[in-house]
Amino acid sequence: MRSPLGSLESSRHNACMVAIAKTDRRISKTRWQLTQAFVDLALERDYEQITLRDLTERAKVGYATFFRHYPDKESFLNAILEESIGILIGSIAPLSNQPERIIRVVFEQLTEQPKRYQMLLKTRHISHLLERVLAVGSVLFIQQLGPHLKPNIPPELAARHAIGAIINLIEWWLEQPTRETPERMGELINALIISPMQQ
Amino acid sequence: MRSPLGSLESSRHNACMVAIAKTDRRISKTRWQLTQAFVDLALERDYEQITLRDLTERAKVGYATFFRHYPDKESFLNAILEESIGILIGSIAPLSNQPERIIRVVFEQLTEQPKRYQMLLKTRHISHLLERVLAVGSVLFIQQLGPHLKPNIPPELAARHAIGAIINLIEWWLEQPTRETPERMGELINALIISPMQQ
DNA sequence: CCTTTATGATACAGCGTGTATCATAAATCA
DNA sequence: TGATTTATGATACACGCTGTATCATAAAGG
Repeated sequence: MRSPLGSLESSRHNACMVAIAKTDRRISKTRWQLTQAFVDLALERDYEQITLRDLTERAKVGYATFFRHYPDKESFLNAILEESIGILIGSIAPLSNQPERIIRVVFEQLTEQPKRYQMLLKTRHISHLLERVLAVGSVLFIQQLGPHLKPNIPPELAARHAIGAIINLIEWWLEQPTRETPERMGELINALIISPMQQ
Repeated sequence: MRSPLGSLESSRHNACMVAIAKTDRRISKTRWQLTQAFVDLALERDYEQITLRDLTERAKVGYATFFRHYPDKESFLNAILEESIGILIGSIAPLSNQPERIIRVVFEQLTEQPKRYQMLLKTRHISHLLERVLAVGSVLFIQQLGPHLKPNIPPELAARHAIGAIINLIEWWLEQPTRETPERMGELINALIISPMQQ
């Protein structure tokens, strides 16, 4: 009764908008409302300016209810990040042998929930997004491009530069009122970031 | 007596470690202590976890004294950013006709106060560092490189990519225990970022 | 329909913020 | 150096937010 589910599990839920079957519908609804409200608030003001009172009011949820799902604001943000990364990993996992398609699929995912990803990028230092994406992406990156890197570029630098620069371009892309197509972004990323480090 | 100097002026002070002659030495000392304490704290923990009580205690300054200099924590961070940007602008201004030397001089400046710049990079979303650097740098960038850009790359995208990617590399570089030389970083930035967008 | 469980509302302690005040110490200036 | 000005330290205070606890209620699942 205190907590609907252990807080350690909070990152495993709602992989899609519709909850996993076994989850109480009230839980899914509450978390969905909190998430949507947080995305909206995070795009309106800075992270520190969002109080949990604002959040729960906007989400039309009781104040105490928040703490039944997440221990604090930062854990909440982290749960959203982990969920989103899980979705991205799931969408690119089947493409590990077709690296040139990964970028396009990622941008297609971004298109489905642009505001959520804008929020994650805006709060990247609180959620430690870069570190998290590096942990997932640098292995993949070095596997695919390590053997083809120019010899005088250290692989860790290359991975950091590539992933950081791609995240920057994503942030820019999400801000544009009229966005380039995923295919075009793939070309730009290849021309500006990937090719220059290949020999 | 309430405030040593109007809060609007707080961004114009201590352009160097030694205060401008007319400034009361106590003011310089207090601000210097606060800044050093904040740099240390910001590298130890996340920005939100730094309370002004921590800060003033670490700085060995009375709690209320902080508010005589800055209205709040964010304004304080912003004053440090503006001061630092002022120093950087001052050091590269005489080189506007030698763009290839700008990168090297910037890295030499970073070397003088690495922890301060690490702090600014770690708190970039709170201080809006990227937007601030873009405001200063994109004009310079487009002046220098605009005419030589590949035709299919929008100049705003180019500026955003270049400056964002350079900031990423600076962040990486500052984290390294043994750092590449400024000259080498200039070469890397040219090879990885600048050249690929030139025609 | 009955049992289980998530929710809403409310009260509460603890803590950090920002302001106000006063005596003191240290600066400037003559 | 001495007189005046001014920044500081210490303290008290109201205010808002966090995180916890509790109880009645509503809504879910079986």
